[in-house]
Amino acid sequence: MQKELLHTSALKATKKRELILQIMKEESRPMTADEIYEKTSGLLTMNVSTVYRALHLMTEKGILEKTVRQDKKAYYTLRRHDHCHHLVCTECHAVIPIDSCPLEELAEALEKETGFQITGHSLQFDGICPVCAKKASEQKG
Amino acid sequence: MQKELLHTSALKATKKRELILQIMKEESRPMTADEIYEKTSGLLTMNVSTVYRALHLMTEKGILEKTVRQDKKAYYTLRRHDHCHHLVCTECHAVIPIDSCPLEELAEALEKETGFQITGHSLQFDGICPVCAKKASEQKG
DNA sequence: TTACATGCAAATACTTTGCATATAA
DNA sequence: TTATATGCAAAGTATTTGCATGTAA
Repeated sequence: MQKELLHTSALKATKKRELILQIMKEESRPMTADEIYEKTSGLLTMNVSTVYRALHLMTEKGILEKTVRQDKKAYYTLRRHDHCHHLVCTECHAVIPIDSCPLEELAEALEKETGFQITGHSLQFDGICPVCAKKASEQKG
Repeated sequence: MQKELLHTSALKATKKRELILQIMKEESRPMTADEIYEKTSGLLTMNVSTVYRALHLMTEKGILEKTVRQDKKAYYTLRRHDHCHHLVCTECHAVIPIDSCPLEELAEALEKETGFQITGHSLQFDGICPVCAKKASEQKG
């Protein structure tokens, strides 16, 4: 339950925060502050800054994971133990989760090699999904 | 020479563009528009928007490579055939290039699996470099 | 000469922040 | 009751753009 999740992190369990978490759980994909904000409309009235503040705090507490993509927007996901990366269509922005992550291994090697204490990594593949590729070829011919 | 590089890409070889390329060659590390702009001061007077426009055009022509990092800034590097990724200190922003890239292989597998036509990927490791780690522990006691 | 480059200021887009008010604990 | 959450408007930051002028080819 969302309420417990918030309390455990010493955050007050407000209806707005619970709704944000519920939306993120239902969508279960990386979302921007604005996407979440849009989804709240009709359910609860809240200001965008409330969404931003909630996301920031929850990220700080480790409830969420934040990643900045090449479009310069911050994407948030519920933090899971089995973290994964994404394949993103540059046309329609479709997102496909990638289960395999070959980077933990590389990270360890790098720590030994450089003396860095590695705290995280970001990875994203960009490409064109089959649907958009088809559309593009139809337009040409 | 920078002049040829620009001409080959059908860009006029202005002194400002040549200077930008020269700076990037000398620094040979990923730089933001603003960092480049700072480096030009004293050498040539130019507006920040000139830097932004030059970087944008040169990226479009394939002379540069652009990557958006977690700090939401765009970093540019001279494009090389042997592309590589970076390990970045979250404290002092030191950058260590990583030679190995395990992703081409994964990208191919993903193309087969998802039907995406993969056009690129971005990868960055974040961590704390030995120098900053030492400073931090000294401050504690 | 002429298409392209540049300066300048204003506009954008996403995000953060100060302050007064409201609410969970 | 009291620390924390929220709304609102204003500010911040990186970047883009329109238009008049300047310059490489």
